[in-house]
Amino acid sequence: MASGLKLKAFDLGRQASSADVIYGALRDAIIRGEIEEGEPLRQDTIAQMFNVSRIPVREAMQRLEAQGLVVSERYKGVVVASLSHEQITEIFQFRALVEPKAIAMAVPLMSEQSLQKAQHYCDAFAAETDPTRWGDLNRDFHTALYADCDKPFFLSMIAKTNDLVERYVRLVLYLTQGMRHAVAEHQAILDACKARDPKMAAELTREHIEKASTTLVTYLREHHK
Amino acid sequence: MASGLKLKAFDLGRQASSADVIYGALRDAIIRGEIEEGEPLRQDTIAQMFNVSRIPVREAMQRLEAQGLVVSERYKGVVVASLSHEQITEIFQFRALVEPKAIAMAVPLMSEQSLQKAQHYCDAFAAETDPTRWGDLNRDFHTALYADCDKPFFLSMIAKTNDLVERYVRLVLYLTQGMRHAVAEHQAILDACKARDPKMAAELTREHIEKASTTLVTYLREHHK
DNA sequence: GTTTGCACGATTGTATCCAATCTGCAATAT
DNA sequence: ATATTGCAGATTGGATACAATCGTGCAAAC
Repeated sequence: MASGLKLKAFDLGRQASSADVIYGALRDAIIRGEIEEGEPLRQDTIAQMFNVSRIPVREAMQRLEAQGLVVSERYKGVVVASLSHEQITEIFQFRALVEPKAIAMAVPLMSEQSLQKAQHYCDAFAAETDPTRWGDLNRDFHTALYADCDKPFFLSMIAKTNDLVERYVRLVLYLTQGMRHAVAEHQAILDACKARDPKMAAELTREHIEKASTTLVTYLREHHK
Repeated sequence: MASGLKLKAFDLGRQASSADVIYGALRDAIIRGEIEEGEPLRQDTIAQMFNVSRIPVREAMQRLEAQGLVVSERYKGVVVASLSHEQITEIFQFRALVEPKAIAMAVPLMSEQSLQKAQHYCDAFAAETDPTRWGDLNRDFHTALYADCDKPFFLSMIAKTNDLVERYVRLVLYLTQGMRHAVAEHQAILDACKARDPKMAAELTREHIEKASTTLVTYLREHHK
């Protein structure tokens, strides 16, 4: 059985349910800032958009709420979560603890291929003129640096934590020239990885995150957001 | 309006839905190890237990899956997640990073009341003869130590991370005498807090978590679990 | 003019029903 | 006898229908 059969098989039964698809779409829209914070997500509206009933929509929303991307109130509905400056600061503080650890673990394991991929994203980020792409490339870069750490749980926690603040990061990348500084910092982090220096990579990552936090909160405060 | 009104008001509209109640009940049962790992959670069975339809049950399960407490496969159902030794080790590694940070932040802010509460849980843990209560008291103790850090996000991450491994911690507290060591370590951590020594508290917490991890994985390995 | 009560539409929460899929066992073929 | 095939029951995914609640506007009462 399953003898010399050569065909591109994959785990069927891992098909996405409607709830999966809707969850992914809503999550991405929230992360990208395409939905305003505080904006309500009406079950019926979304159900009609995807041409389904409200059941899978509600299931998707339960997941979004568990991730902290939306908050819901009974009989009122769910709205996109909005974070206070304190909450944003705290989440960045968390990132500044976890991500340096991840990159330090990754450095000894990073393949040449991963380093090249990271360099590619770094260059693409620096060269990109479309501001709406900066967020994606920024995230791609960081993800590439952590990917080889061989710690799935760390990676998933980092991803979920980043999801929570990504909309704000994008906002500031878009609205300030803070992106210019990011490029140099990215290259410095990557150079430390290439030099196989975990401590340096971790320290630079921590500083990068803390600087981003300061820039972000300062900006939000000045513009009363 | 809302003048000198003195009455104990609370956010109504935060009433629990059926899905909320079922989520909480299932989560607790999983955490406490009352449901075997790998055991399927049948929608109909649970719905009948709570005398509701399957809809709120499914919503509760979506949340459990988002937290990583169960895994689901389409058209097959959800089963209680079971963690490999590698996964357990990694989660403890994560705890050993985050919880020392939390306690270090908490120490300068800890009230006398919190210290007393922690001492109370510590003593109760040491004196408890009913093994099924050890898990609760262990958790209560640690929660009390972190509570004053004034970082809600850290606390929620710590809670969720602990949820994932709690069933294993309880198992080992129950099946080994590792609990004896825990008591002394708990008192040492608490003493460092009383001495207002954040670094010491953090270091002892890290060692405590790493020791627990070793004990746990060694036990699981020896017993082929 | 301000407040109170109520009716109505909008929205969410849940039950019921049907369709899609899985699982195990019996029937069949080799 | 063994392997394959074809149901029948069990289980999940999703649509529809109904109940509970919220919010708003308007009219009546003070």
